[in-house]
Amino acid sequence: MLNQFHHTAEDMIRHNGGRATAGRIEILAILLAEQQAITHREIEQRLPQAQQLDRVTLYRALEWLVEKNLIHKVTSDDRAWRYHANRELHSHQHAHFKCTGCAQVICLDKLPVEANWPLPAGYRFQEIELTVKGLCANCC
Amino acid sequence: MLNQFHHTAEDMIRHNGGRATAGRIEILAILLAEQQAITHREIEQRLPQAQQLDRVTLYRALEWLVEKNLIHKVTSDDRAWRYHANRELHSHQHAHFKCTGCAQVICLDKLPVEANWPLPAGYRFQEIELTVKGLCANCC
DNA sequence: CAATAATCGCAACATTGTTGCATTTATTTG
DNA sequence: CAAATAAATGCAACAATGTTGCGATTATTG
Repeated sequence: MLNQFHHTAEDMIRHNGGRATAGRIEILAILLAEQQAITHREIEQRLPQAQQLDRVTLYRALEWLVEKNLIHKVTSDDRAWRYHANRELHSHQHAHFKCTGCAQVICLDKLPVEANWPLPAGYRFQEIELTVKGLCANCC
Repeated sequence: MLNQFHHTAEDMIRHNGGRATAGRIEILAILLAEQQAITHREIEQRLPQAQQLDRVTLYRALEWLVEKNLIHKVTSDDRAWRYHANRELHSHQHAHFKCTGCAQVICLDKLPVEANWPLPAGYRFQEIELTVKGLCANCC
C-alpha cells in the first residue's frame, strides 16, 4: 500500500542531492501516505518491523527533510513536533487543526489571515503559526 | 518594586478560595509585574533567593492559577509553556507574538480573526491559538 | 491553640529532543 | 567492479520540561 509512495519519495530525495537511504525513503513514504501531521512516535510505529530506526536517526532524517523543504513541522501544545509531507496543495503558510479529543492534527489549506499585523513599532513580521482547536468528526 | 503587586496577588488568590501561600503570592506577583509571557524557568530565576520553590511546587501553583483563570499559558515551539497574568486588557482569546531572535513572547490584544472557520464537515470549533513570529524592536 | 485539609518538597520517573563519536553504507571514481 | 570517501547511522550519554506518589509541613477554621 505504501509502495506507490516509495518511488515518489526516492525521487524527491534524489532531486535534492541526498542519499536515498532505506530509512529516509521509508519515512518520507509514510508521511506522503498520511493525511495528517504525525509525531515522531507515530512515524516510528508505522515503520516496518524489519526496518526500525534509531530515534536519533529518525530525528536527523526528519531534520534533513524539513531543511530540504520536503516536509514541514507543526508546533503543538503537547511538546511534540508533528510532521507532514509538503504537497502542492499546501500554500507555504497554512493553518492547522488539532482535535482536543484525539490529538489528531490536519492541515487547513487556506490561511485567510493577512500577514499585515498590528505589531508594536519597530517589530518585524516573519510568519504566522495558527492552530484551530476543536473536535473532529469522530470525537464530536 | 514587586511589593505593590503582592497585595493584588494575595487578593486575587483569596477571592478564589485558595490558600494565600507565600509561594503562590510571589509567583502571581512576578507574573503581574511582567509585561511578557515567561517560562517556568524564568519565574524560578525571578524568585528571591530566600524563597526558592521546588520545581514541582511551581508547576502545581501555575496549574492552579491557570485553573482559577488568574493567569493563562501560551504554547511555543520550544516545548516550554509560557505564563502571563490575566489582565483586563486581554480579551479571552488573543494572539501572541514571539521574537525569533530573543524568544520573548508578548500578547497581542486584538485577535482580528473570526471564530468562523472553514472546518471539514462534522468538526466542531473550540478555540484558536495564533502566534505571530518575527523580530522585536531590539532584535531588528 | 488544636484539628484538618490544602499545599509543599523530595525522589523517582516519563517524554521529547540533542550531541559526540565510532561504525556502516550509498555513491563516486578510477 | 573494487576502492575511496563523504554521508548517514547507531549507540551511549545527556539535557530540558514536565508528572506522580507520598509523607511532611502549614494556612486556615473553629
